[in-house]
Amino acid sequence: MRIGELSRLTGVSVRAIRHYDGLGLLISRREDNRYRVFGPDDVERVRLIQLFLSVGFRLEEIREYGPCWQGDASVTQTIPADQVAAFYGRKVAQIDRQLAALHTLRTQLKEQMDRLPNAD
Amino acid sequence: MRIGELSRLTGVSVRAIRHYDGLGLLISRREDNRYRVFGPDDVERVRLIQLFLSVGFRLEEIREYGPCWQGDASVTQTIPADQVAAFYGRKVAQIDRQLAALHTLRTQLKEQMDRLPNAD
DNA sequence: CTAAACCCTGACATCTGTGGCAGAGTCAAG
DNA sequence: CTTGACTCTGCCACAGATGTCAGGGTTTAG
Repeated sequence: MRIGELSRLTGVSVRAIRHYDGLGLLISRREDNRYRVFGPDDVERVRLIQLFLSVGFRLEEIREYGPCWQGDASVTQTIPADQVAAFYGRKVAQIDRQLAALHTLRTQLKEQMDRLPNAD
Repeated sequence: MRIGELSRLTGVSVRAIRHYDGLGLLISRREDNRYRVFGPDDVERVRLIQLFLSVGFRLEEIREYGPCWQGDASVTQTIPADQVAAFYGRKVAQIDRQLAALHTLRTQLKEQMDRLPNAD
């Protein structure tokens, strides 16, 4: 599919997708006319990027993780598997930190709510 | 305490703290010489701000929540309690969305890890 | 008194994600 | 062929968080 369709399918602007592509977060082939061509997997990838972004990751950080999803096999054959695993491990650890932070926040907010003069 | 000490205690730059103060996220009194004066509670507040930031909230969003922590009592007396509760409710809901997103991410990463050619 | 360390405001600089526009090629329908 | 919808690249703009620098007070130790 071309960039417009990917944009419609994901709800992400064409501009943003081009940006992701420019940073190497997507693996776009090109047609003869230089038009970007995306596969169905890219829909998932773009959604994943949005997910990452929504929880405070920066594109550069997401890119580190990029090699892992660039074709499941192609990369895991050129990069040592344990290194790929380490990629995942770091991201998961980072996510766990985020989760912990959010739990802390949630707890604190709840505590403060409970200390309210009970408006019922 | 003055801004420098608050900075040391929290690890947040003086510049950033001034920024938070300028946006109304902190409640600083002033000395006669215009120096900002912070209370011990502000250490906690600044840490909380960092927590919020680390999980993708923007200062402006944090500020909405500000009225809730600006002296626990002073505000809950001038603002209807249910309105304050609504503040908290929105933030908690927002945090829950973040949590859900993170869980999704974590799950997806784990799935992809498991699909790795097992490098042991 | 003086120097170092600290504080102030204000303005400009940087980085990141994104929007918008210009100028130009491509393609499909009439 | 023409028109409209799409695409391309490149550049400038903007918001948000923070750094940095300038120019100027304040405090404190010696």
